[in-house]
Amino acid sequence: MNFDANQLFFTLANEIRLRAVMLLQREGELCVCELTHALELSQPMISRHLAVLRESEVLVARRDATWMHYRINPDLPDWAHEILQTTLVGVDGNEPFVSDSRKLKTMTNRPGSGCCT
Amino acid sequence: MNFDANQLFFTLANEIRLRAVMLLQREGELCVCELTHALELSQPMISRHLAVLRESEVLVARRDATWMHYRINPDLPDWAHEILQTTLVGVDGNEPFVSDSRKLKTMTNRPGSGCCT
DNA sequence: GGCGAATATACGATAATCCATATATATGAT
DNA sequence: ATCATATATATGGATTATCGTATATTCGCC
Repeated sequence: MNFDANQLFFTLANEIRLRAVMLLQREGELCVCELTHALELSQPMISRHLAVLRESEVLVARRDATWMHYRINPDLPDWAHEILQTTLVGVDGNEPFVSDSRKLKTMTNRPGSGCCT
Repeated sequence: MNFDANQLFFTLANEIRLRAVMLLQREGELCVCELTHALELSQPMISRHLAVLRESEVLVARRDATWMHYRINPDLPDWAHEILQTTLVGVDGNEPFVSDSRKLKTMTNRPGSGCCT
């Protein structure tokens, strides 16, 4: 695939996108409503940032009925996966990443266990 | 030190800054005139981007007479050093990083071997 | 087909970034 | 003190990113 470091860093240079990517790096796959809940941001805002991440090929999306599930693009080059993993180590214990994970865990009605709000 | 992933990614989100940082990660320490020569950009442009990198603490500067020598901040957290090294692997063989290294190597009058142009 | 839920996109305003050019500062030599 | 070299900063304008709000799309269900 065609993917360069410029793209990756541009994409991660936004706090919201970084938070979303870190959550996905930690959790594997999340739908838009989960990300919206965890980051406490408006749905259009989350969607637009996810679109940027999708267009730059950092994330890929999978449709399941009305839900869109996002995950880190598994076809990213190894060095990119490494950078994301190292970044996850780097933000460990820091805000707002800790709260984001906490809010996700306390979310009720997550898809897969019923429906999402 | 106080250094977070947002800072790092914001800083590296600019192609010129990324090229400068990659050259420094590879070479260890370079003066402004070497970076200006290698990246083929105006001196004020290089200086300003170096200032951004210095202010975000990605780089540190050392004065030697009239020359300013820049290098990766050795006090960066381990994860940040790792990211820079992994990025260097990621850009290996790619343009414009290859040309940047080549232009640096063919530069004459580098400080340390006389004076710099 | 019509409706509600989940998600995506469009639009206009604000703000931040980036660059070219001009100018300022700092240092060493004369 | 003056001058040349190396580097840093200031300014203004063009471009781009970001956000809130409104609207469009897509899907499952009745």
